[in-house]
Amino acid sequence: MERNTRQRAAILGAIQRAGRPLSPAELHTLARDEAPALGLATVYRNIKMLLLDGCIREVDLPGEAPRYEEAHLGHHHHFKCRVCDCVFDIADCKTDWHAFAPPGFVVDAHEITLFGTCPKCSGQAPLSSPPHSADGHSHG
Amino acid sequence: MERNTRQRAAILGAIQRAGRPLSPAELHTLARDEAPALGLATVYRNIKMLLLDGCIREVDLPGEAPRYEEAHLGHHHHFKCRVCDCVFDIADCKTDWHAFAPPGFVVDAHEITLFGTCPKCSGQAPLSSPPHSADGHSHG
DNA sequence: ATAGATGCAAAGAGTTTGCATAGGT
DNA sequence: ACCTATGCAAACTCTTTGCATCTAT
Repeated sequence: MERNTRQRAAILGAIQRAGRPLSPAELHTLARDEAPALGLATVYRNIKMLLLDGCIREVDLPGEAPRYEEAHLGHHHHFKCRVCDCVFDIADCKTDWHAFAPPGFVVDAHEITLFGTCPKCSGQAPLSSPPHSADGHSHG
Repeated sequence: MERNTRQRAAILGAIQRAGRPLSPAELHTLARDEAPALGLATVYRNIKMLLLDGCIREVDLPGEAPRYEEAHLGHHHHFKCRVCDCVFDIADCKTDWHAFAPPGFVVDAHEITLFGTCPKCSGQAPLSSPPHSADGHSHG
């Protein structure tokens, strides 16, 4: 990762502006605003480089393809809305997982994902856009 | 799912005998002991049928392809040992996830995976038979 | 000018589907 | 005998790789 190309800037910029984990396809779509001819292979290659470089981190939710978000966000977990499919960051937990695991198991990390309905989709927050536009819409 | 075929019995039997979540490929290999000509497509088709029928459940660990285990095991979570890649069942938790999520978010399910080292691999416990066998290597 | 980065297309890996036929009922 | 379920192979989707060209340094 030695050159600062238009494509790389577009990809990293998209991740930084999104405020939520993005899939390679979403990244491709979003980054094309700044780099129209951007190829999907370039997105994948840059994801790998940015991961190695520590700029971004992979977000693995159970049963879902990997998404990517800024690395500097610190430890946190995710909430996936079943209606709009958007993934939201939620705070780290304070649970003592060492105690939760059976005796003899040494816990060095944990992954937690909550599933449910986000405020927007449960009608508790002002709905400006239809709930079912899926992965594509922004949640500010 | 109306007929009790040799292939289906082999697939379901493999899941029941395994005592751990199996991938489609593992299932294919194991079920071939009873049904030698078994095709991979049949494994996938039966996985779907058995899921619909409620006989098996899908186990999704972050960053891993889906595995399948018996459905009657009840709600629990998983511990993945980084040394031997074993996946162990661990008890359900009592955490109040509704309180953990931000206001307005309705939580209907949660997934938890712990990562670390199992007793066997950390050499702390004289485990003659682990709670569950592993993924990569056979324990018997 | 150099060599890393890109775009395209083809190749892989995993999963699904179409179709003729075997086999459970 | 009927019709679901199967085996094979092709199709599909997602991701990676090869190669000629472009471009940041």
